[in-house]
Amino acid sequence: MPDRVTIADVAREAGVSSMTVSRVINNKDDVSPTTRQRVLAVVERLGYRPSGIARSLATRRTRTLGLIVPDVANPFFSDVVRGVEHVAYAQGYHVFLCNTGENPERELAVLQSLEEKRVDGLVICSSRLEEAELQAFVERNRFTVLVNRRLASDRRHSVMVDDEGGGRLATQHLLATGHQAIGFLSGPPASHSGKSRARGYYTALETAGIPSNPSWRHPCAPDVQGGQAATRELLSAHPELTALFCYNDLVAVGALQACADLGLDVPRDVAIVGYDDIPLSALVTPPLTTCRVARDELGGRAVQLLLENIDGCQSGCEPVLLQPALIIRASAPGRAQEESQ
Amino acid sequence: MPDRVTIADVAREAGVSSMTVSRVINNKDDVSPTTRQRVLAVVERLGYRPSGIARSLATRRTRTLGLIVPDVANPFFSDVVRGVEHVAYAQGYHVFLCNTGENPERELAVLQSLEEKRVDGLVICSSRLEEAELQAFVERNRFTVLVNRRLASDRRHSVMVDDEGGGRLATQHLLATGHQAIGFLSGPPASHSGKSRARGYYTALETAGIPSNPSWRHPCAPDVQGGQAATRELLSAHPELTALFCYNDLVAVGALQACADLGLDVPRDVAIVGYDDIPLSALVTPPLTTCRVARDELGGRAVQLLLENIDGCQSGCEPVLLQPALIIRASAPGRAQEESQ
DNA sequence: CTGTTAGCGCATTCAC
DNA sequence: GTGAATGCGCTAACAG
Repeated sequence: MPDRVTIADVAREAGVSSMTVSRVINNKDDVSPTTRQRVLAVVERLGYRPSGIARSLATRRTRTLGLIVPDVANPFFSDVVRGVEHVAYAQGYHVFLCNTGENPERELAVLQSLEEKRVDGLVICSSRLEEAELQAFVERNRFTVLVNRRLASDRRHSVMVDDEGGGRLATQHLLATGHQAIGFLSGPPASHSGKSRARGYYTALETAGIPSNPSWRHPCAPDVQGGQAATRELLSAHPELTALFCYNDLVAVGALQACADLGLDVPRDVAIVGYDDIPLSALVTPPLTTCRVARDELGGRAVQLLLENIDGCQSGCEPVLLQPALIIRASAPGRAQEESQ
Repeated sequence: MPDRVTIADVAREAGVSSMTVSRVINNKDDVSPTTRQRVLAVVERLGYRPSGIARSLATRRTRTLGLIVPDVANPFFSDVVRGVEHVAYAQGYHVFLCNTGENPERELAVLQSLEEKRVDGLVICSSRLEEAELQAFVERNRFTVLVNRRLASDRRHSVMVDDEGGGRLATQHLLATGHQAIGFLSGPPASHSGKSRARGYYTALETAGIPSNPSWRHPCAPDVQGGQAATRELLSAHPELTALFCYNDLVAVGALQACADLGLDVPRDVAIVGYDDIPLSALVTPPLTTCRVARDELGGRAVQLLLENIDGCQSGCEPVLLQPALIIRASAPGRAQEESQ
């Protein structure tokens, strides 16, 4: 492969200094139109592509962001990733995508490697790191935005879903449609969003004057199998339950399957509410009632906040709290649908 | 933010030259154990992180790959992305993720920007570029691997699914279970994999001695709505059809819904076969018979091939052709299941 | 085993 | 408007 053409090659061919070429490719306005045209022609003819590496070394900016997610193949995060990439690209940034597989050690390793890549900023989704570790990192590198996680010391750099509100919304819907014994499949014990949703769940019960039973809450892996297993256990231990609020839609699908296995009709015997509104939830039978989270927006807003921070944070720079919306489908119908059955 | 600590800082503190520090952090073996320990201690104390940018400029390698997909949020590609990231990371590479939204202009722009990032190699999935454009790029930059696309001039740099084989497999299954009038929802007209599957479909019909009817093939958008709309049109125009082979699982789900709308039972009135075996396909009602494609592996193999190319391509460097596997579920049951109904 | 010299390809800061 | 000198932080190729 022949050596890449450099700014010096272009300069020589165009009969100018490399400084002038630099001005042209950076769209500085203090270059005469004729010179500019001449340089541009040579750039075109030689197929010159400025080296982002050399530029970054000189300017100390890479126009590169890091994005850390537990798993891109999880439909929740793949949407977040899309939102991040979209906004970043529109602003001229590229993004390094890193999976952690929910593994804190890997997350730490990734953080370090991204530091070496000299990314201008970082979006970390659902970090599994300890508060102290995360805090230490954020302090060393101010340009970090957390998605679905916040630091006690600093909430300015977070983009969150109001999971407590979502938990309340879901639970209130079940209460309003006549349920009293409502189970909660709460997801991974370490999950911060799971804890928030639990708060919403308990708050709703309390407000309604329903005594909450701690053993109605059951943790589970955040996937279909997890939901299926947990539902089987929870329902056999607590046959009094008439409704389940699930950590996410995959768990809810698992619950659906477990109910089918147990010969229970959804929603007649057990009503089910999911969380996230991934595409799947409208397509299973029955379609899932769920809390819709704007995942693209979550990613997009995270990048916006990040870039505001990077660019000086004059205005805005406010933390973001997105509200989930209740989407009512057949797995936990509203009053009207219920009557029409 | 204080200035980052550089190799010179470490060298000064450790009382050695920066060359020695360089050797230590690169694990060269010609450094005395004592010196190494001393340097390492300083590195640790100062929290030194070598600049990948400066390294890249000096070594002309970035240990960075570009990955271009139409859409990360598409479950097919999100799995491919995971496979790519996993293998790349294991080999010490980072990956820039870029979405094109199926837009060729954007794809071209992304290609250029990735060139400026000086990525060591590129994985391009389902490129929508013209043969000539793609070829020109590949020639300029040898380190490119195509997923699900190949160049007439050069098949060595492709990782493909045997879509013709998959189309044959699916169609043969339907033929073997008694269907003769089999429709084909063929996806986007421009799709290369759609064309390959069509070849398999026609081959299977021909081999079975069934006259194929060109109007049984109907293009569609590669998503649920596309499948739904196309099914409605195709089945109303051709009520003689007793089976549908679908471009992918999302299209098949759309077909499922259209059948439900039309009051047709699946599989009794119409049997349906999808493609890809995304997680969704096992969860809809009825579960989909489909051709499973190992998507993680597709991504992983692409990176392997790419790195083999980069590292000199002594051995191996063979093109890859992955075989899909027929997964039989209720939407198009096999003989045994059919009888037991 | 360790240090010196040079340069990777650009942009910044000054001159002119 | 344009150019020359200098440095970004690191490693390659030598020399010792």
